[in-house]
Amino acid sequence: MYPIPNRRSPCSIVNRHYQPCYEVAARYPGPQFYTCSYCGRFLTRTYISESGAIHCRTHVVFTDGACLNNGQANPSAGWGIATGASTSQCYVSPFDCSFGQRTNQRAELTGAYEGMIRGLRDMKKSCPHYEQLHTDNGDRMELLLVTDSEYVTKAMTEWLPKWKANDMKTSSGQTPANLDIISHFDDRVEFLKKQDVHVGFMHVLRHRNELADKLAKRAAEVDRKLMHGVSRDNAFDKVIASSPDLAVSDFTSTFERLPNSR
Amino acid sequence: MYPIPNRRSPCSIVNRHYQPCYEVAARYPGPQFYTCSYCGRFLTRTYISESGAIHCRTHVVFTDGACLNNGQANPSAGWGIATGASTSQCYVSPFDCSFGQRTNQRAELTGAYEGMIRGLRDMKKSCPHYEQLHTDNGDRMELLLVTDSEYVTKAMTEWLPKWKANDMKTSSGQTPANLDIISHFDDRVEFLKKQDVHVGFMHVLRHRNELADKLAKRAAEVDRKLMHGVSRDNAFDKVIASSPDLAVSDFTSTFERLPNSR
RNA sequence: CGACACCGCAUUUA
DNA sequence: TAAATGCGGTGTCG
Repeated sequence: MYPIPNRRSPCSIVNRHYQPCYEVAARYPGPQFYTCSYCGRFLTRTYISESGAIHCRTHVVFTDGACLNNGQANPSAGWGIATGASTSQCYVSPFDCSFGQRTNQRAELTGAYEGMIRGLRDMKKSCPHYEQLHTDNGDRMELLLVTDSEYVTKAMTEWLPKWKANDMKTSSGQTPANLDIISHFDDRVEFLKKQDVHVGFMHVLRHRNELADKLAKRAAEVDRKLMHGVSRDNAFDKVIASSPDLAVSDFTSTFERLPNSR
Repeated sequence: MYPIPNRRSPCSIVNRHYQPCYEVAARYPGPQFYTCSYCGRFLTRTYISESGAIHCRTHVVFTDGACLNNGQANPSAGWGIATGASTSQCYVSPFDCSFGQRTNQRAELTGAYEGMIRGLRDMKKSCPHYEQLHTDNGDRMELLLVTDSEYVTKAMTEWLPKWKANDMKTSSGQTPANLDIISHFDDRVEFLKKQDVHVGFMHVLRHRNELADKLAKRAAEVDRKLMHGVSRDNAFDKVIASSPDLAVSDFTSTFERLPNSR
């Protein structure tokens, strides 16, 4: 499918997929998620150097979307992401109406997109342990977006290339849904790649994504309150009270300039 | 397409199609399905007599087939039919391997066929209301097979006559699929017609065939269990538990003598 | 190309 | 229990 890296390959994201180092995978089966004990950021064990030391370079962001009353009347939606273990590394946001229709899929896509934007911002902060960035391979940066949505992962890695080669039609001849978000997302990933920032996607089952799941649900509840006319401050009250240093993303400003959003 | 009956025609099945009485159709738009409040059998409002009374004579059987993993490895299939509203008027059966390849189309065809066989049996029972058969036109009997499979309906009414006139080839020159079932089915319909038992076909969309749909799905699940080596009693357990008086047809014995079955 | 089925997967909910 | 959001496929015919 995608090239098998060298045993000590310093790269773990290849063609938008996470490709663990051969030696690390042999020692630690399963997803190679790792929490930096100094800064709390989520990382992967990327490779093992000659000395035997584990080098962590790929940053991980857990992302999720939620949509209360999905498919019914009066849906409300939001997303939650976690770049690290502390609440200041968690972000929640309800949807803005400018995103158009609220559905679970649009919430999931937006969650992953915002995970990329804010994850990139966080990974540029230095860690007190290393007193440098967690990247130890020059300017190259790697960001792994974890989601429990197969839809997001496959859309961004498998389906969109096929749709492009098929006159932007799905296998059943329909125009793919949510192309506004997906295309914008795709453009951004390509743009970052040119700057040596490599974004990958990984699908996990829901119970492996608990933190982001809870954050997203809170965000959707805030959205519901806002739609019921509750003032913004009051709507966010419970979220802030339960996690005082939670980074509440007021609205997803990054996305407000999304063209053709509807 | 097919002849328009007299306004008070006592016949509603013409040339394998259901042809509602003009006056009934004017009064009750849509499919003329009707549940006898005494025996629970499904009927159609066939015609309105001089006195204004609605006469119900055509018996209706809802039929469906299901095939889990259709077109994939390890398919399992079954059919479900309903001649009336009570569970004792519902039948389910998993497929026997003697039916050859398990596909959705073979399941649909077999469901319709078995609907004819068992529907005919049930319609010969008297109704406590009429204290006679629901047929009030001498020996003539009418049985309408309802299916959500356009394939079944068209094969039995449109396509087979064309294939016969075309050296048993489809319009693309191929030999039609599932001819073993279709020909046997056709023979049976013709045979019954000579005994003044008229069988018709009606296509409805899937959501109008919910009962048979669920029965067929259960049957396919039983088939899956049997193929996984579950004992027959255990395989049927859940089906029987949820509907104690459900008429479980062990295997479709009517069909076992089907020639060239494969 | 169209139509009707039959599914499979993951998620979001009520 | 049951429904919606979305994708992928096969079975079949015209």
